[in-house]
Amino acid sequence: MPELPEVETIRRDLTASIVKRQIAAVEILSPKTASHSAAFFKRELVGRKIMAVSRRGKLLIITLSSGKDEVVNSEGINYLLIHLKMTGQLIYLDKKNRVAGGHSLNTKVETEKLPNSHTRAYLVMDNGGHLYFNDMRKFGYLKLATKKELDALIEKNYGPEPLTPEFTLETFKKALSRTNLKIKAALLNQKLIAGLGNIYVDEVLWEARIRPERLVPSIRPEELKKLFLAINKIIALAIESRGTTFSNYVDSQGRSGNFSKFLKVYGRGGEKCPKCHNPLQKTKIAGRGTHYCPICQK
DNA sequence: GTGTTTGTTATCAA
DNA sequence: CTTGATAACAAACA
Repeated sequence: MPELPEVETIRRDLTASIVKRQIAAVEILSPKTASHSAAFFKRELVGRKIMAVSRRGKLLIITLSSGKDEVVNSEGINYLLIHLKMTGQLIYLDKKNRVAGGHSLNTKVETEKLPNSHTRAYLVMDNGGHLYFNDMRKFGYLKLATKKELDALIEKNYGPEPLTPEFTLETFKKALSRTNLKIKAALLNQKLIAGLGNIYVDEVLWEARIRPERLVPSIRPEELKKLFLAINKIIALAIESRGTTFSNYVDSQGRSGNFSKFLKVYGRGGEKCPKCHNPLQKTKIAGRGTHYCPICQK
């Protein structure tokens, strides 16, 4: 389940591996995964350069040059947007590792067998590197977009972005000020706060000692502050650890994230709370598996 | 065959 | 009109 820290890890790695490279070929293996036809993808992408890899929430944004030159034209398709949803993976193999099968890496993916049965599309770069988009459940997508479309999409769907200057205690409080949702549902809502998913919401609420079923208006200002600090702390720590692998996530080199061993509650229903040693509960809130400590969290 | 997993959106009710 | 609750999607696993 790639959330903000996992997508950020991939973004950073891809910045090193594909920025300033030219796209030599495009293959769309699963048409449903792509916003346009395979022919349109090839026509638009082949020959362009990757200018930047950025991110908004869980959305990966690849900025394209207008042609071979390092120019971003303001008209036409300027972006390749990639959303990994639940089981999406982006695996980059340079020419050497493709031939060697990636054996030198501590990899969870059998890179010598790429593309595999879950590969939905891939890009070939001018240096022989291949970027594979794998997605077992086919929820993820590749979308070509103009600047106008991207701006509208972000405006419509994404609230403040953690770890940026816009994410202050004030903007956090403001985002939550007009909702009566349960706090778990509110934190999962990308329009209120961008980037958190089921794992980090449970972790953040445990850290802030707040029960997931609490209604947002019932949360006191000092609790909101603890929650704000918990979001910043846990997201930063998870990025440092290159994300969490619970079932499916791997980084662009096919490796697991290291934050899994720091999870306090997610996936630990029935185990002891690390703080008070009473059993952790597992329930369903907002339609999602929810893990919390009934003693520590009020 | 049944239930469970989740990011996001569609659908419906209030 | 808005807000919120829930179903649906897809595919694999226990």
